[in-house]
Amino acid sequence: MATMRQTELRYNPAELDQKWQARWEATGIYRVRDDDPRPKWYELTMYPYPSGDLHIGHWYAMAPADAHARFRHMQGYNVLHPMGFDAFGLPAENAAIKRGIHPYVWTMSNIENMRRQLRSMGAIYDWSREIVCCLPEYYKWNQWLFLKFYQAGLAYRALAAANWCDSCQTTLANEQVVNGLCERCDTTVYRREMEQWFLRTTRYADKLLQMDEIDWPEKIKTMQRNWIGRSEGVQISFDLSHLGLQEREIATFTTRIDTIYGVTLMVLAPEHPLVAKLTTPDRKAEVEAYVLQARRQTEVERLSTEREKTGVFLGSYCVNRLNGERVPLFIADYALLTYGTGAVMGVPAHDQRDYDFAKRYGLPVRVVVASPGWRGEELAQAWVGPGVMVNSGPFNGLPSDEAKGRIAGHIEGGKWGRRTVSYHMRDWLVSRQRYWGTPIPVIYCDHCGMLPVREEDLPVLLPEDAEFRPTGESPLKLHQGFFNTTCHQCHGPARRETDTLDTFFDSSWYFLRYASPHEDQAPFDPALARQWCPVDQYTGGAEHAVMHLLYARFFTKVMRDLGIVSFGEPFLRLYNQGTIIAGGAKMSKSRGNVVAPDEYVQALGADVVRAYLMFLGPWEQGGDWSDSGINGMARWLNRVWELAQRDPQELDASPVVMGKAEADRLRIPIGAEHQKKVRELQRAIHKTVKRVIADLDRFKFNTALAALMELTNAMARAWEQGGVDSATWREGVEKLLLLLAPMAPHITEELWERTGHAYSIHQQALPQWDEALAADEVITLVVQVNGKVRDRLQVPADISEEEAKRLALASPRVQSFTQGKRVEKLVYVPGKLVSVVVE
RNA sequence: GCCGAAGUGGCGGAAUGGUAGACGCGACGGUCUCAAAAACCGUUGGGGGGCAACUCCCGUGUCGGUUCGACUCCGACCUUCGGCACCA
Repeated sequence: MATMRQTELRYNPAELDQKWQARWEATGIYRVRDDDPRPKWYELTMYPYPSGDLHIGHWYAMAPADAHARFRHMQGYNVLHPMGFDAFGLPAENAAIKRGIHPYVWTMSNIENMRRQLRSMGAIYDWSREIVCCLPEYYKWNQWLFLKFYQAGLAYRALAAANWCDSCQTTLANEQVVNGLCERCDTTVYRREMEQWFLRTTRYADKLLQMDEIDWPEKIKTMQRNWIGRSEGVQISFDLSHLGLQEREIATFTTRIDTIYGVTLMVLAPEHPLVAKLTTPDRKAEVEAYVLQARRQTEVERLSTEREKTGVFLGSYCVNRLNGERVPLFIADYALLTYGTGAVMGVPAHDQRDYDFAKRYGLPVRVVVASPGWRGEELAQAWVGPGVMVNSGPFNGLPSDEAKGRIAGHIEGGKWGRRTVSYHMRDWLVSRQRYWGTPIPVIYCDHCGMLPVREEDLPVLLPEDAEFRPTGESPLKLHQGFFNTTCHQCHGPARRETDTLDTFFDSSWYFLRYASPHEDQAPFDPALARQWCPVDQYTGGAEHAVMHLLYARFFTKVMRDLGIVSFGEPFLRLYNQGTIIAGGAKMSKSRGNVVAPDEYVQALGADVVRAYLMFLGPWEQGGDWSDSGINGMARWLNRVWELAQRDPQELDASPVVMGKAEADRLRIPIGAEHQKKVRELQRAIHKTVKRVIADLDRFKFNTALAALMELTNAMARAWEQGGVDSATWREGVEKLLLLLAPMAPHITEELWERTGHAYSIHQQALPQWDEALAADEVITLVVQVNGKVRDRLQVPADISEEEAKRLALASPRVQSFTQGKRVEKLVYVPGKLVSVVVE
């Protein structure tokens, strides 16, 4: 940045920023009042993790969100646009391990710094509502909510193969595993059998699929739908009674019950609990080797779709009750224990995976759904489409879609299974083996067993001193003062749960806390939550589609069912901004293209940085920062500065306007020239008001700013050409400032004052536009001949169709193309064009 | 592999069936200056014709289609970016 040639501003931006930020704070104009009679508008942007430095990405997310909130404010809403910090999490603890700073100290000093940086943005945040979720006043309510979930049977502890990140030394939720790698550090994730805490998100799968109430980008809704992955099918059991085991059958789930007569193998997940019992002695060694090898595989290896289908025969069989056939039992790692029942009925003819597996192990491929052209030949690949039933006993001849229902009914009648639904989504694993999070409020008593902490004993405080060395277990386990406790039931010795909660737990309900951030009897004041919530407009990055955004919806639905809130969706509208990059590439320290906003704010002022970020391009598509580009914004605000402060009296002295005054005095018709000029400027002003309001409403900051630039260009031209009067000019300046105020709050406040208006511009209503004044009196009528533009005619806006067609055909330029040709068709679009079609 | 979004001047982008390139950056020319910076004014998609006012042709990833008219709608393909990915 130091090397850039930079615009020299006519004003001192740093001074201006400081002056107004202090004034706003002193006069409390952004203090949000609960008793304000205006309609409420809750506009929230995702709160940041306190990394310690507010980078340009934060500015890109927050400055436009602030402008939009300010816009709603000027539209007459009582706006809540709060800010806080997502303050629990690993970086703080890692800093503690690396540099010996306590996570609390590290986090709070980062927050201190970021608060200062955030203030420099000049946003309307009401800092008295700030929330910091690593403070006991906040996390106490995490614990309280956890207990509610527990009592409702929605939080449970279970032994499960959890996702383990060796670098983070903790378990992860499924959503935090991306392609088998840890979402945070890209370390390979392993499966590890552990006792873990889960929230029953699956119980809410169907409710989470209902998205009619929410106005969200289709993309995010689709991602959530895919993540939940609902599929309807049939759970059907195969008979094992001939084996003389305690288990008399084995269940499997299928969405293709129409292919049941084509089952020629059964595949179990290697971890399936029946594997040992179903393995015959002669197959034992091979089976055990395969299970061991499968367990050793990482998620990445196991997820690779290119891999050959491998498996091992268990030596035993189950029986397909529909046709009494013996079906060989296999284990194969393409069967997942966590989906359906952990067992797959293999239909090689109609499932490509089963086909590959059958080919490899020489198993029969039996067609039961005939594709349209099938003549009984062998299949080169699985046929997965619909068709006519064959080789399927009583169902032969039916279309497969119809057979599905019939067969399902038949199975239910025989009590061999039932129609059911499976989901891709799993329960949310919320326990983490780390220190810097909310302690899970549970104790283990030798005598009484596992007990939730009593509500009156909350919060379970994080001990201030702890050994942060990562061991794979929570550092809290090593802290005797924390670990050892007393059972509130039998008063005997007990141990505390030492795992802490996933930080997504915090962000799943934080939006409710802003309604009453200092409430100490409940997570939030119910009346205030009802008043402010749900969030009317949420903004943030799309990367949280299946984590934060799904969890927050889950929480809200649970809280509604528990009677804690009265609505079922946390965020009514969602808007995802894109990502800001620099020089066409993602910003990163290694590339050396990281933009530090503070330097630009210092040199050019917050307004230039804010407005430039909004001007770069459509917010949802992200933008490419350029050092020279920002100068354009500085140059323009500089022009606004100068333009707004011109003395409009000078205009009245111009000859054209003088002529008007003279004409008035002499009571003769006023100067047509003057009238025309005034009308022109008026039209520009009113068109701009209309455009900018429409654009800001839809987050189109780039075109809103472009429209304002056009207005300043028109005003500068009008001034130069003369002929407009001071009143029209003043109207232009006033409306320009009001429309610009949400985006550039400091300079507009200063100019508002300097142009003789009362404090504060941010408490004014948005300007109105007059449709009649915005309307064109003369339009450009485009004339096309055979689709090509051949002439442009200036005509009155209210021209009749006949007149327009007559003028079009009379145009010499048009005639040079229609000469001697027959006009076949004339198309007229009012206010736009005449299209002439000739042979 | 499947799903979704996008592809427009030197660059960021505008226009969602009707004047393609608004607005801005950059570049070039000029004014001011001893000079430079800043500022201001002008030009700026490509090609052809004309001394000139001007005028014609081509042009929105590629190829087709619908239409009087397509950046915009439809079909196929290419590229880029996101998301999902053995889910039975």
